[in-house]
Amino acid sequence: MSASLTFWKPGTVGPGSNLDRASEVEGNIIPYAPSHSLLSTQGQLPISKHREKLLYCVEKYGATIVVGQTGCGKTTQLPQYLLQAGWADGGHVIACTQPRRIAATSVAARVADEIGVKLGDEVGYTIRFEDVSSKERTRILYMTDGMLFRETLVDPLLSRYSVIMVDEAHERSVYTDLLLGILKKIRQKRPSLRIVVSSATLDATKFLDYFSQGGSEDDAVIVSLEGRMFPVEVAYLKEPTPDYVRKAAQVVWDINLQQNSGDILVFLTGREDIERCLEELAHMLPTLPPRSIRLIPMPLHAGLTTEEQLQIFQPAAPGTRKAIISTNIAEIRVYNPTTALASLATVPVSVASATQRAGRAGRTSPGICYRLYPMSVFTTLPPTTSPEITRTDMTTPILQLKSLGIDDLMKFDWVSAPPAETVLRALEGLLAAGMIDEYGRLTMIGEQVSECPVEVGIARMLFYSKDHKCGEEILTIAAMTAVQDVFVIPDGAAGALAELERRKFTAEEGDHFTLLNAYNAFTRYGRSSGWCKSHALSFRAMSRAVSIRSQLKKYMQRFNLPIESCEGDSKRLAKCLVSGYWRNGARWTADGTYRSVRGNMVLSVHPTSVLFTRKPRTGWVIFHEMEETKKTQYVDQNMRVLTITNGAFSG
DNA sequence: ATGTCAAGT
Repeated sequence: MSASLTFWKPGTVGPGSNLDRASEVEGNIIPYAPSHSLLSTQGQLPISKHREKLLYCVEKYGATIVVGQTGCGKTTQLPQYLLQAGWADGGHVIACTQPRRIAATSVAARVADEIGVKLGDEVGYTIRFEDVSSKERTRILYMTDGMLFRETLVDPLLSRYSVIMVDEAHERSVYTDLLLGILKKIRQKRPSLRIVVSSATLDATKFLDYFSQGGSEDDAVIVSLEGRMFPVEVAYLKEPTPDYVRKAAQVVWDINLQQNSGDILVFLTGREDIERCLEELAHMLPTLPPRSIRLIPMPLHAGLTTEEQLQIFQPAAPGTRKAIISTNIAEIRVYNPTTALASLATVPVSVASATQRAGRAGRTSPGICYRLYPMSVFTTLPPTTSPEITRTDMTTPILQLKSLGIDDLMKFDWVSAPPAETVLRALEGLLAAGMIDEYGRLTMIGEQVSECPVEVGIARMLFYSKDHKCGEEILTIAAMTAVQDVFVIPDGAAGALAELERRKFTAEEGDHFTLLNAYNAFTRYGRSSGWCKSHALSFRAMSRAVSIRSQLKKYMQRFNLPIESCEGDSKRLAKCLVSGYWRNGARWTADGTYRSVRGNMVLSVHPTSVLFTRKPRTGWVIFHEMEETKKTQYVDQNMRVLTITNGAFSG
């Protein structure tokens, strides 16, 4: 059924003119997969053929590694098979963890629907701030992996679970890795626990080796489910492109002109590229020939509201075609343990995720994948993306591991170990903060802080608010620092107006006080979204801050920390802030930059900080975080940009 | 005189 693909003949306008085909095909033009198949998990479920094999393996092996494409049905079906096979008998629970909240909730809803039960009864989900499950009735529980990891602090053997399925393990999020490490340990003490590790890529042997190591032959097995259902043709550029965003727009345009049906899904590295790609397409749209399919470009990234994100699932109207311009994780956070500096780096896609993405075009019909680089580049790509645990700050996770009784971190059986320097840096920080003693043992405050779902410094600040009698305000500041993008400042003329609104909250003392003002005003004016809109605030961010604040308040009450107001005494508040940020001090210099107290690094204030246009009265500031940015139009390349607040280093 | 962003508790 395939095709001579006329648009690829030399000399024609379009992707064909500069594309190399990976495979020759014959017949008519291959139709594109409709968008629901690109983005959702509907369609046939090849997993059903493997039902008996899977159940046999879970029964016999401690860890079953399941390899199958996203959408093959493992996430929704396997827990149901386990339920039918009796794994939830005797009050036991089958857990399925996801790296993202949206996945945990949407999958739970679908499975409840399939079984025909009310969500929250036999089938439920648990994510932060939302527990839609029943302690007595829930048999299949979907949850974020971070949530289950946290549960180990309360129940170290996770005794209510009979089977734990760690889904999307190939993504290697920090919590997935930590959870796998803990699960292996739990199995030594509780061999009846069964582990299912689900991976969409072939690097699953890594998990097999991990769970086989140090055990008997019955410890781990791989079950491979059927691969992609329809052929996906892969096309490459003949020459590398100097501007891949523009190229992406051109290819989208050419596909629209030359293909009769189906939607288009594009992966770019970040929000900025998405905006630019949409602009390019907007310029081209008026030149669309009459009677051709109407192209509807749609952005997709985490900065959108949930409603906006859900819109992409709506089928395109007749005569139209969606082009979804989406982010991926090509832009990853890297962390330098020597300088404790995090920055965002654009890295090449890995072979594993490029393969997985191509598979998305073949869910319900044959499809085509256009790679915007030459085939020769593909062979040089790294096989997989490095696990997050190898490139992130580990202070909080290590405190949590300590709390679980895992003291010797060098000997901990990591799936992938964090760099030794990262571990040392974390231990050093915990020691300085008084969370561990010189022997590496948890202190009393360390034990309590390990339970708090905020960064160590922020938690420390909450505990010290008792001494400064300002728990009320510190609670708010702690919650506000945990949400991002509080102020909404658009580009252009609207931005200038928004800037004026923001100034109404601005406090001379710095960003933390400004955030406090914004929060207090938000609650004073009835927590309305309309009020936020007219005051340049994000209603979503503010509402989240309210949730986080009430959660943190419960922790403070549990630890008998008083929630008193400082009654407008900003000095007291500033002193308390320093107790959390005492390691993040910087000194003003005459050229307008700062020098960090630790490391004497050159720092610049981020333009979103209220201190961007101010000189600190005392010459000293504390700051929330420092991060290396891409924009280096500063005096020299070593300049750091940071979010900063004027603290109380007056001394 | 100027602006990083995938995800989680």
